[in-house]
Amino acid sequence: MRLSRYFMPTLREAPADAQIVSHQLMLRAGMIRQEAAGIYAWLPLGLKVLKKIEQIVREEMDRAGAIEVLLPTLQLADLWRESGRYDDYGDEMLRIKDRHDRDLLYGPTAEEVITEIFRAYVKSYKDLPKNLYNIQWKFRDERRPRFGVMRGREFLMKDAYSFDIDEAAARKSYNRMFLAYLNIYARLGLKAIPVKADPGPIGGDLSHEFIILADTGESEVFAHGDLVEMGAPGPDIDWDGDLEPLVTQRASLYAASDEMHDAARFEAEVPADKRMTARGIEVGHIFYFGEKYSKPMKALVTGPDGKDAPIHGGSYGVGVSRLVAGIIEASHDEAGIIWPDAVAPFGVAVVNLRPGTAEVDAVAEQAYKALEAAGKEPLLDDRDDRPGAKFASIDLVGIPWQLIVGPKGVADGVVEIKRRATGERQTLPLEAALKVIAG
RNA sequence: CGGGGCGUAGCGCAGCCUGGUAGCGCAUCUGCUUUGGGAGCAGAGGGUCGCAGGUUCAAAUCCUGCCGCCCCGACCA
Repeated sequence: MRLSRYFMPTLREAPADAQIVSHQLMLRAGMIRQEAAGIYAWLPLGLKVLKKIEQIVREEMDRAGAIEVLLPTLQLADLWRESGRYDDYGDEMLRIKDRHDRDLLYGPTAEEVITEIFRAYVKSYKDLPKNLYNIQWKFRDERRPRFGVMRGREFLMKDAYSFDIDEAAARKSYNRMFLAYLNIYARLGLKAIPVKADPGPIGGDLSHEFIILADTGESEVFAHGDLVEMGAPGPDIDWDGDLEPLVTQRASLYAASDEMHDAARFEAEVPADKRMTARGIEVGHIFYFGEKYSKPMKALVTGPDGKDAPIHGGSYGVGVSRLVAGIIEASHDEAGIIWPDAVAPFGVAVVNLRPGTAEVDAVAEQAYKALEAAGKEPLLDDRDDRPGAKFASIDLVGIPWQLIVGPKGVADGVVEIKRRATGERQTLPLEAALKVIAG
C-alpha cells in the first residue's frame, strides 16, 4: 500500500474524550472513529488489525475441532422467551420491532439461536460431540460504555458452543477450549492467565476467565508465577486425546482476580517467591452450563439406552474487538503502538525520506516491491513530508519494521532498518536488509 | 442507574464570572525557503458557539428545558 493513496488519518493530539492509552492511541492512529457512545466505525488500519486477530482466533478454534457458522445479528424474541431469558436480560438487550410488529433483538450472545439450530438437526448421541462457533457483532446496551472499544456497546465476539451427551464429555469439550484459548493469546503475543470465575447458579468448577497482562489493565490478578512461565500448550497437542493433565497442570495453580481473591489461600498455596501480582484485562470467558438451555428449549438427543436426554452445553467467548485495545494496552510506548508481528496492520514501513528524488524513489520502490513479493505487507511512505513527521506517524501506528531510504544512504548504497519494539537500528545494503526483515 | 464534569473550526483549548466585531495553537490551502526525528517566513480558507425556548436594544456569555459526550461507583467479552 502506498501511504499517499491510503486512508490513515493520524492525529497529533489525543481527543479529550479518550482517557486510557489504548483508546487515545487508536484514535490518534486513525484506527477507529466514534459514532455514538460505545459504537465505533473501524477505519482501514483498525480493520486490518481486527481481521488479523479474528483470523488467528478462527485458526485456533478450527484446530481445536470447532466448526464455524455465521449467526444473524438480529434474533427473534420468541426464542429468548423459550429459554426464559427475554424478561431476565433487562435494559442491556436492545429490543427492536419489525414492520409486522414482531419483537426482535440485537443479539448480545447466541445460546438460544445455536440451540435452536442444533436441536433441528442433531438427534443422536452418535453425532456428538459438536462445537459450533461464530464470529459476529454483538450488542449490549451497557449502562456505561467506556474506554473506547474496550467496553463498547457494539463489539465483535467469537462465541463457541459445545454440545455433549453428559457432563464428563462436556468437560472434554471444555478442556479443548481452555487450551485453545491459551494458544490464541500466545499467538497474539500476549501473556494470559486463566482464573477461576464465578460459575453462577450451575455451580462446579468449570468456569474460567482469561486475563491478559497489561500494566494499565483494569483488574488486579494474583497468580502463581509458574502459570505465566508455563505459557500455552502449543498447537501440536493431541486434541482428541486426554487433555485433562494439561488443563489440571494450569488450573490447579492459584490464580484469582481481585473480586475472587483469597489472600490467605494465596499465601498458603503459593511460595513467597512465586506470588505474582499484576494488572490485566479480561478478554475471554469459558463456562459449562449443563442443561440450562437444552432443557427449556428441548435440545434432546437419543442416547445409547434409547432414551432422549437434554444435551450438556458450554459456551466460550473471546472479545475480538476488545483484544485490539488489549494488545495496545500490553504493548505500547511514549511514541505509540508497538504491534506484535502477528497482528500488525502492515509488516514493514518503507520510509522514503525524499520522494521526488529519482535515485531515492528507485530504491524505495525496489524495496517495496521485494517486500510485497515476499508477503511482508509493506506500507510505502511516499508522502511529501519531512522526515520527522514521517517517523513520528509510523512509530505512532506501530508497524514492526521500518526500512528507511534516504539520500545519504542511497549514495552509499545502504538503507537503514529499525525494529519498532526495541528501537534497534542497522545500516545495511538493501539485499541484506530485506533478508533481516524476511526473518 | 446514583454522583460529578464537559459541549466554541478537523484536533487541543481560551473567551462566559462582569452581555456589545468569535479568538489562540496544531492541522488544512497557496507561495518561497527547507528536508535523517512532528521545519521557517508570508498569505488564505474554515464557526447556525450542541439544540430549542426565554430575558434584553443586544446572548457564546444570563435563565429554563432538551440532546449528546466523558469521568467515578455498582455490572459485563
